[in-house]
Amino acid sequence: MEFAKLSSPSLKDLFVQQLQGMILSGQLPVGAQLPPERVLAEQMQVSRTVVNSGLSELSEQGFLEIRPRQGTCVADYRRRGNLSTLIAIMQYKGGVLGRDEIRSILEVRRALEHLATERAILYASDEALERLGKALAQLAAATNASEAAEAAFSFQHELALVSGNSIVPLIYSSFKPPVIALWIRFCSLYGIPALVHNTQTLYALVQNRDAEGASRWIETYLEQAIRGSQQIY
Amino acid sequence: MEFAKLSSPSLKDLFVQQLQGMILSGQLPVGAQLPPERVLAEQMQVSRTVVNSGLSELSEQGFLEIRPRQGTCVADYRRRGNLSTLIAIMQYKGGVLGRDEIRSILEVRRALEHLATERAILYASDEALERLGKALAQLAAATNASEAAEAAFSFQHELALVSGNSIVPLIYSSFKPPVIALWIRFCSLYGIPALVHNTQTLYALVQNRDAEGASRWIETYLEQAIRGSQQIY
DNA sequence: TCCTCTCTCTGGCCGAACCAGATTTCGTTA
DNA sequence: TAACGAAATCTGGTTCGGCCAGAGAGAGGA
Repeated sequence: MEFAKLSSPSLKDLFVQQLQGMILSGQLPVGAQLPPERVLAEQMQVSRTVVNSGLSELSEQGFLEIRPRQGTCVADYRRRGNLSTLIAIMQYKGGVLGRDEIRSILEVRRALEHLATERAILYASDEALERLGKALAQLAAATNASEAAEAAFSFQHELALVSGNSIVPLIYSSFKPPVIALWIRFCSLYGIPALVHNTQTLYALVQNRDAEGASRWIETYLEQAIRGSQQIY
Repeated sequence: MEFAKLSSPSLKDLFVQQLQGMILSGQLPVGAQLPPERVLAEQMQVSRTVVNSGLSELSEQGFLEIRPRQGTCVADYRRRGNLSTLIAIMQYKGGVLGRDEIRSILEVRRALEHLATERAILYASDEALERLGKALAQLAAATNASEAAEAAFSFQHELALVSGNSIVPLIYSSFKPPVIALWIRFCSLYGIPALVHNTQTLYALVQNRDAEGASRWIETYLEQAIRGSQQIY
């Protein structure tokens, strides 16, 4: 029997979460002016430091626009938002992704995976493919869905690294939390062996420098993932 | 004659900038242990609040790894970094991009632009295309390279929005600073009319729902952009 | 009616303090 | 002498109340 480690969120995290909720639920509409930090602190019974740092964090996430000595208002996060905003929204929803979001992620993954695989097949050195093999071995040795998801992510990340494109691995890193959640979901639907098999097949194709086959295989198994995602709802 | 508005960066920003410089210049190598926050605050003559929030920001950017009650050390930002890291590195370099980075950006843009355009042609409503047209009009009315770059970015962003994929516009937003710099460079090489022409052609193809032609055109003008980028160095 | 001065309000910044966990130190004991 | 354990120390996390300078609003005089 395992017991999860307990840890209480900090006041700042609670504050951020609360305001995120009020913004995302529409209770605080885009453009609305927030009360001064002091009022906020008093009403919510916390120190101004908490409010200040919390608002700062929400600003970095694209939810707020802070104008020093003028006030703070809700920003148009749907248009101005960046990846941090998206991650925050997903975490607010408790890791549960809507159908559109899953489709969007898989579409982007398909586009970037084609790019990374193509370049890896053309330019990656044998030593680089060796590192890929190690990541694959870790995946094969995974004993639970969480480990497997982590290892699968590492493999994709490594594939992006050895492709020689310096941007794609960074995009993958930014998407780590939701992608991990997706893989765990995939494992619970199809089992870990399916995930291992998919990855092994891709690795074999890359190792044989079979660009054509790899491209087809990516289409195949992302199609499978999309089907799985539709079954969630 | 115009005078730029003066504004002094906050102490936290200065602190972040300084440490970024020390890390990126190699003065603080990957794995190096940082002094405790209290020492740092004393040596740099700022409060611990500034140091703490600054280190926290650098950690979010992937430059540092903070282990509570153990210390802070420089992280392997080349592997663990995310998009924030990349943006920070680019801004540190003053917007000047290396050949590999430019190629990487254009490769990603090609992949995502194909995705966005394809979906826009298939699914975008006529009203949505109307909004695209507005963005295009703003581009045509631009009088200097800076405005044109801003408008060109808005057009791409709008295209991503109307595609119905919820992730792509967020990725574009994250890349706004370097992409703007790229477009300004493009204008100084080929002139604003070339940029306007490229965008107008793409818009016409989207409006005619010509997926095949749009795909070919994206290849064409991103090829052109790549050639231009190679001439920079 | 317009200008100027002042007063208030705002977010940025500060320093002191407390907390909890990791690490080290040092005395005790086998 | 070596091993154990309690206490002291060190670290980042968090909180608090307060001061600062700039922006905005209102009062007062020309």
